[in-house]
Amino acid sequence: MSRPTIIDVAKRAGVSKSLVSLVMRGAPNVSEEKRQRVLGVAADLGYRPNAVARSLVRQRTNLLGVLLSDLHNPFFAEVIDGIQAEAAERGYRTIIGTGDRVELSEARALDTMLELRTEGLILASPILPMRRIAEASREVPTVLVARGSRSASVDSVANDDTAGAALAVGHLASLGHRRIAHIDGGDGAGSRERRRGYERAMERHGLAGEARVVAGSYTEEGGWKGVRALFSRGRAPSAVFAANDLAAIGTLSALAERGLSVPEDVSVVGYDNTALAAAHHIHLTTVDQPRPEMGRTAVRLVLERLDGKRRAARHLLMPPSLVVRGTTAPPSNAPGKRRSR
Amino acid sequence: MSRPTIIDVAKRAGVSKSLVSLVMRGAPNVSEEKRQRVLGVAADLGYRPNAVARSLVRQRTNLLGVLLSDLHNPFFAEVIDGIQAEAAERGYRTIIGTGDRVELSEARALDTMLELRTEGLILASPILPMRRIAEASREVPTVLVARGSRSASVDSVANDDTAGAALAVGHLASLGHRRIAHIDGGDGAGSRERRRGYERAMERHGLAGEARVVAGSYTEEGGWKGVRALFSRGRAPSAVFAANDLAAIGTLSALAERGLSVPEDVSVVGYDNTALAAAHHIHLTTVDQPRPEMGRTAVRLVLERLDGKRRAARHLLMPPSLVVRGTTAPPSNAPGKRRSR
DNA sequence: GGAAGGATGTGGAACGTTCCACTTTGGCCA
DNA sequence: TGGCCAAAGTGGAACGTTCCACATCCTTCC
Repeated sequence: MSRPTIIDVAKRAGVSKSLVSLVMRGAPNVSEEKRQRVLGVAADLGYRPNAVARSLVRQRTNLLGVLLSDLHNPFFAEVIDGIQAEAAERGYRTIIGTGDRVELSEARALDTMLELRTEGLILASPILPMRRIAEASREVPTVLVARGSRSASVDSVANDDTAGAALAVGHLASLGHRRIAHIDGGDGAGSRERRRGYERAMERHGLAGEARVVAGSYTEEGGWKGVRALFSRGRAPSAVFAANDLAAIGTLSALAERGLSVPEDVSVVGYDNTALAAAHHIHLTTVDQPRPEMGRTAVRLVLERLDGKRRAARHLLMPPSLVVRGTTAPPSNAPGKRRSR
Repeated sequence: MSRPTIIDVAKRAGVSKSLVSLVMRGAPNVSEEKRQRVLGVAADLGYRPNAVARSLVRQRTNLLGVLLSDLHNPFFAEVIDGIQAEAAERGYRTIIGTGDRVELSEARALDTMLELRTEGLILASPILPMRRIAEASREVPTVLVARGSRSASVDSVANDDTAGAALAVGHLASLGHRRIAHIDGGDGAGSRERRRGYERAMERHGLAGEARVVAGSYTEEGGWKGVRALFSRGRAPSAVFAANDLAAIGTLSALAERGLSVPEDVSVVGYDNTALAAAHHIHLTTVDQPRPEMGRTAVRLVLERLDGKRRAARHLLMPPSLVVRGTTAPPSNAPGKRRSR
């Protein structure tokens, strides 16, 4: 009644279990006749190799664990595309776990992966404390995606938020904007770097005097409140760089409520290039992160350590790129002219 | 250099491996003194139970496999929330695999789960042919989510698309609309049922003569083209029921391009209640599926079979609900009056 | 005082593979 | 003919657990 094993196949085919093992793994030096016989019996019996037993004896699972902080965030889907593609090419299988933004369940998921003896771990912006992550990295090569790290034992690959912010500011400045404001991302990941990148880019463009940052968050509401703060006092900006796409959408809503049209009255730039940003209806100019490439890179980092090629930690920053869509245009008072510093 | 085993712990603590095993599993009838000693040594050594070995001897893994056709579709994230919650409550762990809409990689992911000896399988609208799914179901209890099935061996839980469509039509009819058109979902999952539900609801409301279906798809473009077909010939509808949210957003774009405002000139209803629909900027009236509940139900169906409580297949249909937002209003010519049949 | 029995602890078999060392077979060449 | 070697196939140990049957010790009770 229970699943057939390699021994059942061997008995039925009249050969040794070793030979069945060889056939199942496609080894050479097996006569064509026996190969066919074994394969036939295996199919008849519905035999399926037991990865559990195999992993135990081989002392390796060929499994990479991917821990996602949040399945709801479409950002990670594309990272995983890259992870899976690269892993498949290198002969590894992937399993995904998630903690849904709850530290306890994230820890549980991590334990599951570790107990299943995944050979490497890719953590996509986990909320777990660094201490736990460092602990895991002692058991198995671990890389952090989209969460910075200075750890000596945990690699990381993130997008260069500073450069991305500079891209946004550069685009707006070259359209002729001077009063470019920033609605920041609060304590969200990368938020500090984006703000810093904004400030430095403003300086580089000779617009330090025009720089203005208001508090926000990585949510629609954050963008919405940011607009309220920006337009209720002081001189209104002609362009807004929001901390991410969600905040940018909140910005769009708030601007519409105030009767300001985009991009005629105000230009808006987001960050992340989510599907939301790409929707026709929104058509948001935004900064894109090379997500699949980040995923591929994460796998490469894990495998470098697995192959024993490296011991020192690496912290990679991928270059973001600008995606120009319909929410940016020259300011109404200064059409299209480029203003360099 | 390699990972410590139960035997290393036993030696160091001066007890038998059996006792270590008992301690690790929190068994009673272990003296407090030895328990502490074993726990201490285990912590010192960084011992972590090997789920691979445990699974092999226990002949069970306590693992449920979830196969996702498409990580990019946020629909599934909430289904998984429900799956994970229910699984955790029942003492099961979950691993997620995905095929990213490619049959071959979906098959690979399925094989991985089966070889890892997951005890049950939840397939979220897989693209795999039914034959392969039925095969899998012979090895392990299998349930299909958001994909219908009449199979005798595979359970399924889906949303009642017919009822959902009726909800949409009922809402529009009660607002006073008569010329309610439907942009359908082509060959997408559930599309036929939604169309059928639309047609029957129109009949029930005495609007059979006004019913009009145009070909579309589950994409923005599908909705966009649908509007072109609807408004280029024949009498223009006062309300559109799009096959899903994406198509509804395409509909909104196309209507805006034609200078028609929503909901003043035309009402629009979508299906799925995605995050996109909820975004302030879009604020789409739509039909919601009880996603987390679908996930929980899927787990229950798997466990029923696992516990040997059931052999016959069950095919469940969950009731959808209407989410009224800003894209629907009474038609301009017939304000608010309810027209029953 | 001794039997009964509960509490605590132990050794070995088993789970389903892989891998290593070994055997058998047969072909080829001097 | 005999010796060698490659090709094909085999048996058993090992992987790290759990579980079962059993052993030992201590308390309790008649």
